[in-house]
Amino acid sequence: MNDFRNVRIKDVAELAGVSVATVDRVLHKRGKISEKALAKVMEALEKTGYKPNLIASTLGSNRVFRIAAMIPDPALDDYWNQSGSGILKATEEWAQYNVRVETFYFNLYDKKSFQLVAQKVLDFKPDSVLLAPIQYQESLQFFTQLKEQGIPYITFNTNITEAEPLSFIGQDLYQSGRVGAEMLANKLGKSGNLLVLHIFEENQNALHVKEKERGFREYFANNNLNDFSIKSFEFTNLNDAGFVREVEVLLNKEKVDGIFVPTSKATHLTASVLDKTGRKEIGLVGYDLLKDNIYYMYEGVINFLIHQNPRKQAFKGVSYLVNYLLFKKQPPVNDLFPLEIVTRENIKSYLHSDLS
Amino acid sequence: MNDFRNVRIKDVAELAGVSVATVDRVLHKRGKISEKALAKVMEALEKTGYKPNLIASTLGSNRVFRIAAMIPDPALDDYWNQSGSGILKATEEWAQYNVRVETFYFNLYDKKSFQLVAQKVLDFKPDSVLLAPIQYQESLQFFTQLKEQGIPYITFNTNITEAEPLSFIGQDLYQSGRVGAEMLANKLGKSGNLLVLHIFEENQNALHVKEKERGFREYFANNNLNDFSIKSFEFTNLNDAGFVREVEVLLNKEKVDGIFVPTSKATHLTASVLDKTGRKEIGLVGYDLLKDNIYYMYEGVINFLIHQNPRKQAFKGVSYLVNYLLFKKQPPVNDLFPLEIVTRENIKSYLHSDLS
DNA sequence: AATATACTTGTTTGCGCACACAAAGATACA
DNA sequence: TGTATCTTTGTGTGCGCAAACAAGTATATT
Repeated sequence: MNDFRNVRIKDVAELAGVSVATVDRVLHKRGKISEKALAKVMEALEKTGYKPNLIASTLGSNRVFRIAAMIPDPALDDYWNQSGSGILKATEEWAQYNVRVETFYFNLYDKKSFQLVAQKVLDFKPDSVLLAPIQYQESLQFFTQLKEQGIPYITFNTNITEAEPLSFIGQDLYQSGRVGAEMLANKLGKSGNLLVLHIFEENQNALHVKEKERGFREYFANNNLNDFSIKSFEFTNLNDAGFVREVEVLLNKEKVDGIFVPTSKATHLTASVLDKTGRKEIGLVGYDLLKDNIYYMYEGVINFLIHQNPRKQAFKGVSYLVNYLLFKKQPPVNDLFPLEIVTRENIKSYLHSDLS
Repeated sequence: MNDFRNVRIKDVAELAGVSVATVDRVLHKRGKISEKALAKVMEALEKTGYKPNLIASTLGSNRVFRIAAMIPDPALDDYWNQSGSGILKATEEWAQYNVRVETFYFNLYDKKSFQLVAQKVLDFKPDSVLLAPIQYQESLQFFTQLKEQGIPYITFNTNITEAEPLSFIGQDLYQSGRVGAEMLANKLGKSGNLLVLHIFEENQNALHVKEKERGFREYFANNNLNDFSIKSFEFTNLNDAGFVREVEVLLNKEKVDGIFVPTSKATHLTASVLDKTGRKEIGLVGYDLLKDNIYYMYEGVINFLIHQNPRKQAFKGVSYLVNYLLFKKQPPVNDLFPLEIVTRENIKSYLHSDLS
């Protein structure tokens, strides 16, 4: 095709023998068009390989887009703090394009809070929504409302298939459990006593964690590593201190060679116990580059961290929405991140490198 | 937040009591301006906090930017094929912004070829250049010419500090060697006989590889893992078949528990030997997700791959240049990628996930 | 004082698109 | 046959800026 100049709407219009407005109508599916004109335009579009000039497009439609991002309160968990920072980064990145992002926080453990904030989001009248749907039922209800109002939304972190979002951004939980298993098996050799530890939560996180554990267990089963024993402990309704206490008690009773902790917070809580009791020989695999986890990795208490990259998840969520709103670019239905293995030797390279 | 409309040049001009052209002259330091007008405009700029609208700016200037990308011939090595694919992706991505990327290939092993192609690049009169500076001396010479002509350039893959590029994109080689060591140590426990294998090349790659090896060795030294023996074998002037033969001979002579192969091509060549001779018990750590490497990883011959992400390196290189040219956005001086550890359990997640 | 010359400032067009607005064509109905 | 109504198509303006072009104002020269 013509390498020198990009095809413009005007060129397409001329080739099709219609006016630019008609082409515009076809492109944006607005207004009514005769069969004949439609056919001609479609053919011309095809022939020329027309690609809209996004620069001109955003300039021309002098519109401001509003995006609402809804995540758990970062103050309660460093994990969500990272998500928040990803949203912020994206906000700055897209400010040029007349995109305004408003972030709404809900209490991770409080369904009422979720509903309250969801209402606030609706009142904000966003053009689209980014959401970490931690609360299952409440989220579904919210999605219904969004659908009714024709507001597109993207979910991340927690997958709710019935949600039918524009896109889901996250990880393959099952497979991430397998990776955790692989790391421990690799370290321990042919046999060992393994523990899976976490705090039960009354929300979608429960399923989240279950999937990881399933992957973890199946790895050993599939590879005929029958000399490993795996015990799971799920503590219910515990605060951080309580969890730490229980783990301490547990480690005194059980003979343990390796521990898999499928949540980021429980990872450093568990690490603190191993550190305090000087049990560095126990292999520990956990999740995410939280400040405390990084510390314990440098200390040699945590052996492997699986990086879920919450910052990037949120960043991409916003970016996908912007691209969808501005450029009509369809995001992938599922964007499953690589299962990044972080160790003492490569952790710095992860901390330095930014998003992207 | 700022609900008001953004400040335009026109607004600044009105406030300063001059025409838009005068403001434009101040902003771009072009043409001559009276002291008085300058002062007024500066004050108005200050007061309004004017920020140029880059979207409108690029549209208005309607300039076509030309980027030259210079990499080794992809036909000779699958690694560079991936770089090429990254460039292609970026080319498509930025086509609508009036950016034209022309890719130039040189022969990895031929200095004359490099110089020839470098001249071609200069003749192309690019606005900026992306380059993998494999040939040390020749590259420096080329950079001097680029500097003389005021053409900004970004390097990737191979770092030449004296090059003083706008940005370097790649990995921390030393640290990547350490990661390789960590993986092997983790697998083998407290002792073992280790090999480092590669083909000597008469270019900057030689240093490249040396850095990795240095990291590899220092890991064991720093961690007092003195029961590991490490032997290096660097084959000179060998083709692929020759390398395979040498490795075969070597493995018959030596008692080997683990092998570190610091280049992507030598990785699958070595793997082919282990596969053929049924030596799967030997731990193998290599580089990159080349087709052959992926195969041998699934086969269980390769245990760990360190992902250098050549595709993403090239993609980002072009993207940085575009942002610099179009939006005056300064790229980071060093963009060192995470040292990604790929195993049988997470390799799929890397293959699925695209750039980003 | 008239004209040339440098210096400074202002006006206008177009980039490619979105969208409001206007016009033309088709159909129905009296 | 004329008018109302609906359907389809076309024209024009503005988004914010870059840059070509035009014009104005001092200063020097004859």
